[in-house]
Amino acid sequence: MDFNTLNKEQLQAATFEGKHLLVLAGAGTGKTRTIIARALYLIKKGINPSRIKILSFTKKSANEIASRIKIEGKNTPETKRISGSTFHSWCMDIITKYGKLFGLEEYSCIDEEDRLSAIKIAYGKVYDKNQQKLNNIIIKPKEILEVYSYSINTQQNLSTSIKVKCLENTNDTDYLIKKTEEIKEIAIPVIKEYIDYKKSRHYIDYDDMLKIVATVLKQNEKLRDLISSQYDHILIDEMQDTNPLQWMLIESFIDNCHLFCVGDDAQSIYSFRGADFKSIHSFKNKIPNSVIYKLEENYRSTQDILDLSNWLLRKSKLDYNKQLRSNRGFGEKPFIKLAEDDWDEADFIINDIKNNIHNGENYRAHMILTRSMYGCRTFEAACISCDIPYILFGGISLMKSAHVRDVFSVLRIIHNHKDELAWMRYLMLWEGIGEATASKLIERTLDCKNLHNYIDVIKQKGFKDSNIYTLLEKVISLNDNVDTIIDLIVSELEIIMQKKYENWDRRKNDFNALKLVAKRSTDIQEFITKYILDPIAELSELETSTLSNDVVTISTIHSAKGLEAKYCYILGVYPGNYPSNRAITDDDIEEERRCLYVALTRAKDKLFLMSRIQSNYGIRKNNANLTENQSYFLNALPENLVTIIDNPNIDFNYDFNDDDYNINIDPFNDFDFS
DNA sequence: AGGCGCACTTTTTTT
DNA sequence: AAGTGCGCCT
Repeated sequence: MDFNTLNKEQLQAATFEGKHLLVLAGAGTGKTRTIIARALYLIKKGINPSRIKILSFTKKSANEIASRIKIEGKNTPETKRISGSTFHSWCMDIITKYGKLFGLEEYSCIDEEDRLSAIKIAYGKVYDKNQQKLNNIIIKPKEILEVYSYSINTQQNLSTSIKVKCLENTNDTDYLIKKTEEIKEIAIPVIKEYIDYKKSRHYIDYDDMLKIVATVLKQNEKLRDLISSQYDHILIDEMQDTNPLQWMLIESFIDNCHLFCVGDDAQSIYSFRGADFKSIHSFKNKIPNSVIYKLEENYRSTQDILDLSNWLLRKSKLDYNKQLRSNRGFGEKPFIKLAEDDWDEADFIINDIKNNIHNGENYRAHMILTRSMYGCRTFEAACISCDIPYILFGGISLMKSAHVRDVFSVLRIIHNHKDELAWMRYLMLWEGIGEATASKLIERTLDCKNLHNYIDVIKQKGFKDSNIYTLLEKVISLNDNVDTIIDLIVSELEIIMQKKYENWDRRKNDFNALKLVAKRSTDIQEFITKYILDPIAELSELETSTLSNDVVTISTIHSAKGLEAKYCYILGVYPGNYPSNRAITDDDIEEERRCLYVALTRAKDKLFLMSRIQSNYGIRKNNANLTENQSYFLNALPENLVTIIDNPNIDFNYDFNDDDYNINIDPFNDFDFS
């Protein structure tokens, strides 16, 4: 990298010589570039690359930083040793290496879906079905999971989490206390049961990975020293998304390491995971010997796009103290397109894209942003029917789709025969086995020492379909590569999965991708752990290498952080989405504003906000206590900031009378065989 | 009792 | 795409 291409502020940050630094950097001001420059500067200075740790929140951005360091650093042996991790994968690395010190020797990582199943099992053990009805289900298993996870991530007690996550905004303190106690009474036994369940089955969930490492390091000075002395510099991207648990982890490193953090409070959109955008403001208090720099010049967007973005933040009650200025000057004003419905919206965008392609643009210059995955379904369908190539970020990953989990359950059983959740999934695949039968069967396997004992238990039960156990026996005896094993499992399960899934042919293709991925793992254990931790990045890496590169990007705003495109289209910009119907408190609403802000600032040249013609678009459930400014972010938008497109619709419903047309030909038989 | 198909609703965001 | 509720079948 040529350090002369950095601006003064970026260079000052990259070559910082003090102990700890926070770089407050607005959207498009070269955050990633600065981190990369910092890493290269440290290497140039002679710091051992393996003593530099780069942390981010998504593997996608962590990998991107690491790979750009390699490219910009001209692929020297030093830059190749730089690695990027997420907080979670870093903690897993530490646990893998020092498991004994953390009291963990054998364990299986479980993902979110498994965690929910485990909570449901715990719920079922504590309350039988009749009791559930009696209690009128004031908290569902999924909510218990949310509340429990929020407690861990924010380091707050259960009552506080319940108030934040389950109860509405009210000043009635008596009501709050009473309701909280009621919910707690239901939730506590379930959480206790879940913790016991995890312990006895050696399961670790996402939160445990962080919590175990963070608490042990905080509490044990010797271990803290051992691990923190392995690094000189820790570089953290997207600092505004750091939650209290992650702060606690970082704090164990501030004595022995230098922190270099980059973030933007206006782009904090992860409060549901416990991040507090205000925490970045107390950086100086929390981290002694720290300095804060600012990056303010935007290289990405035209001033027109930034004017709208700045206006959105200015309208907030909070003072973000943010005024982005472009070094590119003015271009085209952002467009607001008033569409009839989802299809009209999709039509408009696809026409615009086709038009750009016609004028020599690439598909890859276009990005579609959506608040929720579900909100882009119509657009995706339109892409398919119009032959627009696209890649979907933040969608259902390979690991999350049902048919892949089915095949995975076999691998998991082979790897760890005590993996009850995998057994449940596997057993319930077969005809005639439901939840009740599977649970009973698993109860009988309590004393089983090895996989063969398990198989014997199933044999004793005597199902009519012997494949239930012969499949497992076949897989055990096949001592081969992971991808060959997957092949066998797929062929053995094909008949049953074909019945279960309507679109089997399309789903079947996924296994080719899975096998490609599996080829890179040496054994089942590695394969499983790797993909529980990070299924998406591997798939998208695979997709970009296999498929053509020139595709339209469709992404949730949360997955779009750090991405940019020449043409950006934001789907469904109307109340219900912005702000989301689920946002209740003032803080929620503010986060929704930041979410839209992140979306606006992705665009380089042309920005389209897809709104609706009707004024009564999505009706808010909790409209009552919202101000006009909160209920719809584009209220009172100054006309001169945007161009409104409201093109006439073509009316296909012209009148006609059946009788006027006398059609006597059978079009199906109108074929010339001669 | 347990399994299963059918119609129905509901769907934030991520490691 | 997945969860829920309901009724029917074994």
